[in-house]
Amino acid sequence: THTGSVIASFTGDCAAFSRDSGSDLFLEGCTAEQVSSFQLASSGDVPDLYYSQSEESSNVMHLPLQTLGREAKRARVESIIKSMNGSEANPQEIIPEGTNKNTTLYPYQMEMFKMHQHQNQYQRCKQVQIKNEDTMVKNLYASPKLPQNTCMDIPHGVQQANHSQQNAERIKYMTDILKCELSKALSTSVDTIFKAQTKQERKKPPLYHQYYDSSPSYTQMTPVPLPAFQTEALSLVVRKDKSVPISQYCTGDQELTPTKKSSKSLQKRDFEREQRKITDKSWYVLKERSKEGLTTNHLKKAKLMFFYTRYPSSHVLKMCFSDVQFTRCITSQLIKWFSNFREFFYIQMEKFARHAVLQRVTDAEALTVGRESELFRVLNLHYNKTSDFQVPDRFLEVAEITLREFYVAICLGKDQDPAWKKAIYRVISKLDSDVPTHFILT
DNA sequence: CATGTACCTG
DNA sequence: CAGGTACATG
Repeated sequence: THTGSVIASFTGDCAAFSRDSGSDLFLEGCTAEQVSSFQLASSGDVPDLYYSQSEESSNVMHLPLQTLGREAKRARVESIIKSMNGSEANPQEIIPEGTNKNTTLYPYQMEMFKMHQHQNQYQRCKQVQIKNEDTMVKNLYASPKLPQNTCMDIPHGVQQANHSQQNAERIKYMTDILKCELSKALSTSVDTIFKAQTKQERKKPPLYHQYYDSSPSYTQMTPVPLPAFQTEALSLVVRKDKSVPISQYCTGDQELTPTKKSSKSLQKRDFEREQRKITDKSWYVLKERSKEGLTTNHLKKAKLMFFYTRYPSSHVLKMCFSDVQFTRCITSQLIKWFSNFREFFYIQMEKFARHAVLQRVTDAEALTVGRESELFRVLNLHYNKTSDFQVPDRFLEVAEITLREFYVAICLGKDQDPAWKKAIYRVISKLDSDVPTHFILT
């Protein structure tokens, strides 16, 4: 027998954590060797190796496969994004007049560029009368910079022939403007979300721990006063380029930056990152408010919500995703998402807790989860890949509590009980915060 | 029976 | 992350 089969016999009996504990019988037929080999398998240093992996699949054997898996995953995600955005997912290679060759423009810039192109074109033609004036469009775009109805540059003969072409171009121009305006308006609303969050972070004092009543081996955590406001992490405060108000760098992000890098390449890296964010944002914006089902942006939002609530109620889900038709399928998909989020969260917690045990960490108090910690980095990467969201302090507290719960349980040997996680889940499920109001759609 | 949760798998 | 399974709950 290998550990896989041992674990398999346990599954289903840890299901709902509201169920009473005391299922010693499930250890029947499980030898001490099996239990310990299970523990060894669980405590591997290799990321993503699930603890129920069978013995045959050693950690060493898994490394290359993992790498391949990540690459495949990455490729998959990229292709999905591409398919959602059409050609706009990739920066477009164009050569605008008066600029360097092979300048790479991203969708947002592309729109702007097209707009300028059209504006120039139409200002050159401002003397020619165009028949069948579209009064509605005229009213909508009664901006002084918009094309006038005359164009002296074009000879009379050509004028008639070019008429339909001009109209087509006008329509295209309007479409571009519309796109641009829509994009701007929506990005403003997205910015509002992040700004609102920032304000709330600023207003709210850190939450203190009033919930600890049944901690087995460590005392109530002392609330540590946090700095009033993490100005460094908030680009809203320090940012110079106002065109990218969404970005809020986390301190954890810095960890990813190699220490030895020329300032030039750093600048380039920052520039590229900003570009990526612009792309992300326009894509985020354009796909929002879709009524056809859950989009990638809904997933992104759900992940951010996880920072506040690990066990969202259906009601909360409905409030936050009211822009989609709530069929049974959609509901269960959302629930499934959060289930997957929790799974990842708890797996990480267990992994890091076991690691701490192996490192002979003396007591639970020594285990902390700061923004600079590896655990936070992993979590942030999963739920907030672009690091453009300021993770609430409360989430770090919850992570720390979870980590300590796992650590203590493992130290006390509770993990030999197949239902040992149930108690932890019960504790963590009580630590949900309210989702900030800006997540709720009206 | 419908819903929610955990676990496993691909 | 989604599909499937087992189980609990109302």
